[in-house]
Amino acid sequence: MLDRDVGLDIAVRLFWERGYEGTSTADLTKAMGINPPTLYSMFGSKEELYRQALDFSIARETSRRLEILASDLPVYEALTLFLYDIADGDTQPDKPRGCMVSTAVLQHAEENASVAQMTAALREASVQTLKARFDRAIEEGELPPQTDTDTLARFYGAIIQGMSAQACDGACNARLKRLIDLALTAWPGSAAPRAVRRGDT
Amino acid sequence: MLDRDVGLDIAVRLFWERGYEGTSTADLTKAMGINPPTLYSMFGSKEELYRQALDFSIARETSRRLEILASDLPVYEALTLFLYDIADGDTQPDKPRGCMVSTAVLQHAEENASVAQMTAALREASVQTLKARFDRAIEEGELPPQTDTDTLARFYGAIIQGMSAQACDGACNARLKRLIDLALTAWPGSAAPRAVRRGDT
DNA sequence: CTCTTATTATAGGGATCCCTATTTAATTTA
DNA sequence: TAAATTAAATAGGGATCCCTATAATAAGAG
Repeated sequence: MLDRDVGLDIAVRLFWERGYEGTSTADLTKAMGINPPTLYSMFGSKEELYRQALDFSIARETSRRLEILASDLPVYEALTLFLYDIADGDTQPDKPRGCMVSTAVLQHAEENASVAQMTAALREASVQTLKARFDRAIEEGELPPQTDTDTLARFYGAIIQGMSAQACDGACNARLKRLIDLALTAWPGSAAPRAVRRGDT
Repeated sequence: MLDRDVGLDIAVRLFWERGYEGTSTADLTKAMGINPPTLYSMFGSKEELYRQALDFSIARETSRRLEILASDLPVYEALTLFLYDIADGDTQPDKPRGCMVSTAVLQHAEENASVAQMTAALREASVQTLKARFDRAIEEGELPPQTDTDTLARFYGAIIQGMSAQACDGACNARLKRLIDLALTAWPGSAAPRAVRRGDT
């Protein structure tokens, strides 16, 4: 009998690589080495399996970066490490490129609207997590009280989404980190770059 | 007989909204009011039609913003207007949300790899267009000679991709422009924000 | 060993996928 | 008007979609 976590691990890999619409139940059963009825008895439906695969993947991929945010590091350094960790996640050697959630199901057939709603909610939750850390920074005096933490969170959210897209298109880890370094110069109060130099980091 | 441009306009709308894998040839023929053989005689195949729809849409949506880049405006202001125009394109009232190209076919079934390669190439071309404008800015003395224009272009490319994703998730025009304003503070030599204030723009 | 209970595999239902061979209708040419 | 040409519609082929009813097998209980 197939172990549930092993099955989810395989589902994560396929959905991550091919997306929800690009992955068929035949792909899934074949990769898991099971027959359709087993898949449906274990996971309910394709959509239910996707939901469980997302949860499974998020629990595994985001724990470190959430600890970084929750730590007592200065907010700027926490953000830096947070983004670097995401860049690493986007370019893991033996895993699909990009992020399973950041750029998933943006376009979709009408019948998959509920799936799209699901990934959109996960992205919004991610933005809110960032915003909460920035709000904490205000409370702790690290950011001016009137800081627009919502825009700040959505800005770095956009960077995260852009990194995922570019990783899917083949960008390497170093390229993503150069992108992060530039994005960090938009941090309030940080020294604006007099110049963005190439190659000499 | 169906006018070719009318057909392409309908195809653009469907592919833009639902993506390549989320749009069926039955959707297309039904929306165009034609029968399958007519579609195939006019456009060749689903993939060929997608290619033509991309070209058709790009020609229509990007002409203004390319003129802005080609103009003799200072590079910073050209970039600002360029990004604003994209934000407008991401949130047009009677069109699908986001950009048809920026976040298209990032995940896909194996059999659609050639389609993904197609959109990836369009995104790369878009980055190179931005980079070329920044290189021109170096030549004209608007940027320091050693500026890493590649990273700069990919950074604003990431912003463009993030805006498309967030527009798909429901972000309004004003929210995207707040995001742009923040991203522009990463421009070399620009005044770093002492604070990012909310609401008082 | 027999019977009950799980578990797995087979087979397939009904719909849809992309695409095309063939038929019907409309139009043009002689 | 008759023949030739063009356009459109029907019908369907072969594959795949998600999912499930049924049959076969294996394991446990009496």
